[in-house]
Parts: sequence; C-alpha cells; structure tokens
Amino acid sequence: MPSVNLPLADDRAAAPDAATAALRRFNRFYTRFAGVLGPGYMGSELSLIEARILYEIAKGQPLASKRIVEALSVDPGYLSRILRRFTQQGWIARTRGADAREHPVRLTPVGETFFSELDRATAASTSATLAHLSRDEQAGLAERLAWIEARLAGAPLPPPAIRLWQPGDMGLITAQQAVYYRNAYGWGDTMEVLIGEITSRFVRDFQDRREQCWVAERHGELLGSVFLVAETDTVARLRLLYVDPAARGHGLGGDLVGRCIAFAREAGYAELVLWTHTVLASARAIYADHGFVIESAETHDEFGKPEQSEHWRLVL
Amino acid sequence: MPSVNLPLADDRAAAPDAATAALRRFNRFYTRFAGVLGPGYMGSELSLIEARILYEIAKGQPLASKRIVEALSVDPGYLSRILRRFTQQGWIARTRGADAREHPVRLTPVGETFFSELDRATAASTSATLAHLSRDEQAGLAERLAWIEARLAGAPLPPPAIRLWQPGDMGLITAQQAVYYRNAYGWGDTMEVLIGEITSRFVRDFQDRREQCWVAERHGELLGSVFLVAETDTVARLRLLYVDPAARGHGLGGDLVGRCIAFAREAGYAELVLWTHTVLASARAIYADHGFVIESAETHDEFGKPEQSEHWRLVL
DNA sequence: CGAGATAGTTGACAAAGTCAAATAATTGCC
DNA sequence: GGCAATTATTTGACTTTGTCAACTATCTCG
Repeated sequence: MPSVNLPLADDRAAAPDAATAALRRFNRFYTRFAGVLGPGYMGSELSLIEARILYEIAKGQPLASKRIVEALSVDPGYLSRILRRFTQQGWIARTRGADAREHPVRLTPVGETFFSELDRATAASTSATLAHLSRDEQAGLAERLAWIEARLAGAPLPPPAIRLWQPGDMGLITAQQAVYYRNAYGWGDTMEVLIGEITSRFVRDFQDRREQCWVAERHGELLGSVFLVAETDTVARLRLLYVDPAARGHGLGGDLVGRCIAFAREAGYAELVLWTHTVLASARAIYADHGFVIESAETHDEFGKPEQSEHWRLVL
Repeated sequence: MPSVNLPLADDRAAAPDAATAALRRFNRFYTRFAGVLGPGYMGSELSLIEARILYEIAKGQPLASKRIVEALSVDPGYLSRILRRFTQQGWIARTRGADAREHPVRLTPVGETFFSELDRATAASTSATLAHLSRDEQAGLAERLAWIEARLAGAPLPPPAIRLWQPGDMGLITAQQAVYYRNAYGWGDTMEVLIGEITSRFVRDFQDRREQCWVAERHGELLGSVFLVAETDTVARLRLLYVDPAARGHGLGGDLVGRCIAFAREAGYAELVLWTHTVLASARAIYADHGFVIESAETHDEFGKPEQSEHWRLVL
C-alpha cells in the first residue's frame, strides 16, 4: 500500500505549528482512548504497569530488574515490591545470574499460562476495537502507526526496501516526480505529462527480460524509483531516476542505478544511456560514480523554462 | 498531501491480526512516549490529570464538574478535591449555574495567566519533539494522526471535500483506479495504461473553461474523482468516475456527477456523453438518476477479458 | 585487599485514586 | 403543592500507587 508525500499549495498555508497542535490533540485523544483500555487492564486484576512489567519479563525471559527499570523507567523500589507480589502469585521465579548482584526473573509455568491468557485477552479486546474497520483500513492503520512511531521515536528508520514494480506504481511515481520537480525546479504541467507518458508506455510495451523498474519503499511510502528500458537491441536507457528528499544521503540512488547496470549486463546490452539535466547535481554524481560519461549536452525548453540537458553513456 | 490506499499482493499475505499487533505495539510505544511528557507535566507542578482538568475548564469556561467527569472519566470525589486545590491556588472560582445543584467553575484572571503559560510551555515542549522532523514530515504526521483518531474514535468521518484537480492528482487517480479495477474485476495492465493515457492527455490538452476534473479528498486521502472533457464544440464527455469503496453509499458519486452536469451546462454544451460498463452497477445507477440514458452497447476485449460496455447520453 | 560502584531491597512516607454515605437541589408524579 | 426519586457535588475513610533515601550484598579495578 505505497503512498507518496505530496506537499500541496493549501498545506503550505497552514499555520507553522499545525503539527504541534495536531500532536497535542492526538495526545489528549489517545490518553483517553488508551486510558479506556487501561486502568484495571483489560478486566484483569493487573494495572497497566504491572501488565507492562509482565510483558517485559515474558519477552526477555531471564531478565534482571535493572532491565525492566530501564525499559519502563519505573522506580526500582516499586518494581521490587511488584516483583515480590508476582512471586507470591507464583507467576515468576528469581534465578541467579552470572553477576550475583542480579536476581533475574523468569516466568514459571503458571506464569506462562497466566501471561498467555492475558495476552490473548488483550489481543481480543484490541481486535474488537478494530472490528468496525475494513481490511484496507486496518492495513492503513498499521502502516500509519508504524510511520508515526518511527518519526516520534526519532529512531533510525529502517533502510527502504527495493522491489520490482507492480500495478499501481506507475501513477504514484508520476505523481511524486511531477510534484517534486514542480516544487523544486518550477517545471510545469508538461513535466507531469511527459512522465505520465513514459510510465504509461513502459507498462504498455513492457518486455519482461529486457526491461525493468525498481521501486524503493518504506512503511508503505514510495521513496525512490528507476526505469531501465530497451532503446535498441544493444542499447538500454535508464530513465526517471528519483530519490525522495527524505531518503537521500543513504546511497539509495546508487543502489537503484547499480541494479539497472547489473540487469543491463545480465540482459546482454552493450551500453546504457541516459538523459538528465545539469541542475540535478546529486543524480549526476551518482552517474559519474558508476562510470557514466557525458556524450553531449543541449538546452531545451520542454519543461516550461530553459534547461541544460545532458546525454550520458556507459559502455557495459 | 493526498495519498491513495492501494492494497497490494504482499499485504494480503500479512497475518489477519497484523493490525491488532500493530495497535498493541503502538500502545506500548505511545504510553512510554507520552509518559515521558507526562508525570510531572512539562516541568509544571501539575500532574497529567490536573493539567487535563485545567485544560477542560479553560476550554469550556463556566463548566460544571459533571462535564469534566464525563469528558475525562475521573472520579467525582477526586475531582472535587482537585478543584478545591485549584480554588485555593486562586486559579478557579465557583459560580452559580441555572441549576443550583451545579457549581460551575471558571478561570480567574490568575488562572488564565497560569493556564496560558502552561499551555505555551506544553506547546513548546511538543514542538521541540517535532523539531527534528522536516516540514513535509510534520504535515504528514498531522494528517496521519487525524486519520487514526477518526478511525479509532469510531466517530463519524467528516464528508470528503470536493475540490478541483491540482498537479500530482493525475498519477494518484491513475494508480488508484488501476489497482481497484484489477482487484475488483481482474482488468489487467492495459487498464492502467488506458487510464494513464486519459489522465495524461487531460493535463496536456486542458482547456480551462471547457474541461475540468473534480477530486474528493479526506484526511489527505483520495476518495473519488471525475473528469469532464470536451468531445466536440457541443458535446462533453464524462470520464473516469470513481468513488473509493471506503466512501461509497454517501452520495459522493452523485455529487461528482452533479458537478459535471452543472459545469457542462455553464460551459454551454448541448449534451453530455459517457462510456461505462455493465458490471459497474453503482455507477450506472448514478447516471440513470441524473437523467442519462443508454444509447448503445457493445462487447469489447480491451481490458484483458471480454466486457459489455455501454454508451450513455444526457441532453442538457 | 579495600574503596567505590552497582543491583536490588526495605522502611517511611506522600500522592493518587476509590467508594459509599451525606448534603443540597431538582424533577416527576400524583 | 408535596413527596419520592433523581442528580450534582462533597466528605470521610479508606486502598493503591509511587517516591526517596538508607541499607545489604556483590562486583570492579587498582
């Protein structure tokens, strides 16, 4: 379910701290929403923290208190008492760690049973919340949650996955690049038409063994793409290389070009050509890195304003 | 920043309760994330609940305890004590309501000052969390939060907004319809090409006064679209009417067709024609409702399998 | 070996939250 | 109009939750 990020005119008019307001609003909403699920966790006798602690133990198995304190930022003294209660319930047992200061805990069989029941009940309750959503909406929800978590956590994002094209990709690619080149370089509607024609033609004339399109995707978001099309029997053309600004600087463009070159060699082409523009500095750097050289240059006016374009070639 | 929901092959392979797992995971993440902001709210002396109560009062001004209890599901006794503390602090004053059982509270000037400082501090802190995100990411975040809140709250979704097309829409429309017709009717790649060509041509030959495209959008999601293009001087053609399954049954398709008809009349066309398929029952119903009648029908094989198609006409 | 750090526990509290009974006002019903 | 039932809020008497600092048992490093 890939989507593309298209900043549009009306978004720009929005207040600069609209995002702040949105997050605060969501915060209010979610504390209430989760709070409904929360106190007296899922009808069990556990409080939310206790449930979280049990979850950490179940996940980490022989787990020192210290780890729980770190993971949940709970007071060590408080934790100690909770763990004693768990022990009295027969859910956990203390073990000896390599370091004898630690008294790692693990679930007893009774604890395993209790936890798995709790887990199942929680899942069922969450699932019920989601029951009124359609399959597509559920998938959309999961994707959005992952996206949000990644950004808010400030955690390093996973590298985008590169895959072959599939139906639906062409339109997204067209939209993404058209909007990007409009915003970044002021290239007009003709650009959108041009890209649309290239992608349409690609699907129409697609030759399995001699042509290909690669797409980079992360959390359902399109982050880059490149096309390799047959020009003649011996010449292949690389087209529409694109890397989203959000994904630049991690070698994604190079990866995509690398795939093209490898594929072109496999397919038995003698050379690989491409057409690009002088303003597209980072793309040019990638081409140069991979051994492409400029054959010729010319200025044209197809994008609504004059641009210097260049023809590059790589002998395979 | 519209996006489209494209259910793809690999998504279908995902476990049926992937969404449940995702929500539970997010729950764990967000309680921790919000918890960081939470206890000892934003460095103020208030707890999270106290801050929320103050927020409700500031928002609702003369506000009966009862309302707060409802909004926040806090214990009335507990609230009573908190309100007494607020009164002692000089932040709020009790008033008499029309119903003398109620003792609505409102902020004193001191309270107003205190609240606005707290509010500013909270906003600043939230804003700081968002500082490492780009403009686009912030906008994307806000949209996703709103989307999620709407689904999880189970609140009635706002009706989609209908607007005129803008750059980038064409690709999204193409992708959306291509994927939909593939999944729902098994129409193949030619369909994607066909739609892509129609949308490309629309942008290329766009005539401001005689042609138009309307797009329905909600929370950044494309939910429907329709095109009106000039066929001859006196005949206009309605093309590519589409309403997302998620938005059906609320008259959106009718609205879109209505806009086309109104525009066609304005623009001075004598008639409006369209081409559709017998399997597209709901679209056909809309056309019939708006006075279109079938002129002719034929079977063709352009979509990868034989389909019965129909030509409809409306005299304006 | 011994000083200083680390993991966990305990005692003594403070804060947060709950529940039922009490109070004051209102509504509905004859 | 009067009285029982209901509603909004408060209060007392609790329990639970959470905090902080002191304490014990180990470990680490020179």
